[in-house]
Amino acid sequence: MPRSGAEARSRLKQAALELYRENGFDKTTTAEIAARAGVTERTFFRHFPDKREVLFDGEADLREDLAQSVAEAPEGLAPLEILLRAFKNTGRIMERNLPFAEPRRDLIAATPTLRERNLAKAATLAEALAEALRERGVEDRLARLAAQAGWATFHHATQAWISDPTRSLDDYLDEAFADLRTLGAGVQLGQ
Amino acid sequence: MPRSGAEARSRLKQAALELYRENGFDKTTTAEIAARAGVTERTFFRHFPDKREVLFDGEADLREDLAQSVAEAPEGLAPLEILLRAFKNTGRIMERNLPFAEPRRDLIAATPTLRERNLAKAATLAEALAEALRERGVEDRLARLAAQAGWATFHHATQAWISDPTRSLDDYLDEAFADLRTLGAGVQLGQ
DNA sequence: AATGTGGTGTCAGTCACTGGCGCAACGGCC
DNA sequence: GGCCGTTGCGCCAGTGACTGACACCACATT
Repeated sequence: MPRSGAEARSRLKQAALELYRENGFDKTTTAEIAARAGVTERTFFRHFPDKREVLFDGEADLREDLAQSVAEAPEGLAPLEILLRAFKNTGRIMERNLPFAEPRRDLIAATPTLRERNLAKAATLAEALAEALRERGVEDRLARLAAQAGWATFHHATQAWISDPTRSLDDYLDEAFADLRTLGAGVQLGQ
Repeated sequence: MPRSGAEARSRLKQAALELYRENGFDKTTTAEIAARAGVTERTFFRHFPDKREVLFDGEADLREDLAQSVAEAPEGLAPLEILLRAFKNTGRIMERNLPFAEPRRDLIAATPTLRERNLAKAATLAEALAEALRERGVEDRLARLAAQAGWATFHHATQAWISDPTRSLDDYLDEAFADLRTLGAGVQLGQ
């Protein structure tokens, strides 16, 4: 039916999200998704390695985008400032598929197995950020810590933004990172 | 065959770990595990909700133990000091099953799906720690940050200890937390 | 026209996991 | 002693995620 393959892939994503929302993730079969997309179940698995991955399709692109942003940041910035810049840059990508983001977020929050996958993606993403920081000369453990804390903060900001997109994502990012900095002071014990 | 149920459960854990090591996680079936343990496949699933969970059996106990340790810590300590104390306390539990820990660690590192589950466990554990800190009056986001950083540090220490158990776990913990404190200074940008 | 390539349909198969039923071993309780 | 509720288990039948192999068709290259 479709010629390019990209069309089928896109229809599969659409159909999957719809069905997951209508009936829940566990109660929708891959056969149903394929049927709604007008292809065979086998074709579904040619495009996505498993049932969950449909919801995490952009992740690899996002990761590369962020890593490149970190690499291209100007000299002399502190690690967290570098990350904040990178997040603001690639935030534009997210703004394009906001309508996709909200149901996706709720779905992940409601489905344990999707939360697991989400955590895994977050981990590889943080690892990529840490690697990018390391290549700029940031010391290993500092890079890891900054990447983890930075990603967690980014995640927090995007979640808030998805819930109330009237304010800009950049606003949420600035706010969240400001919080992170003041928290950084408190972490220094022993006080 | 067994009367108590606890025996079968224990044999299942043993058999699973052995087979996972011998043939890899993906290439061992639940039927094989059950057979080696002298029970039916069905019984395997009566004891464990899925194939992965066999390797994470102690986690709930560990979580409750840690939460209680946090709750019982003396007044006037900084969050990370509370956590360090808690980790040292429940570290005794780990010292009991060191021989179980090393193959388990390698297996998880080598198997993506087990890494996912491991991350999920870490997340719920960190969440439990954060909740325990909150109940002591620690502010919400500080509690979350401390719990995440603290758990990551604990994890790091245990991994190192498993690799070289000649030094005590407490030593590794002291060292790792000292690093975390000095890093805490660096996180405070913007320098 | 011949040839190659990428996306797909079809079919058969494995394996994780679930529900339901019946049985047998225990532990109280009279 | 006999009665009975509970618990752990075997057995069977079924669903659904995922895989490998093969054939087909549309399209581009030459």
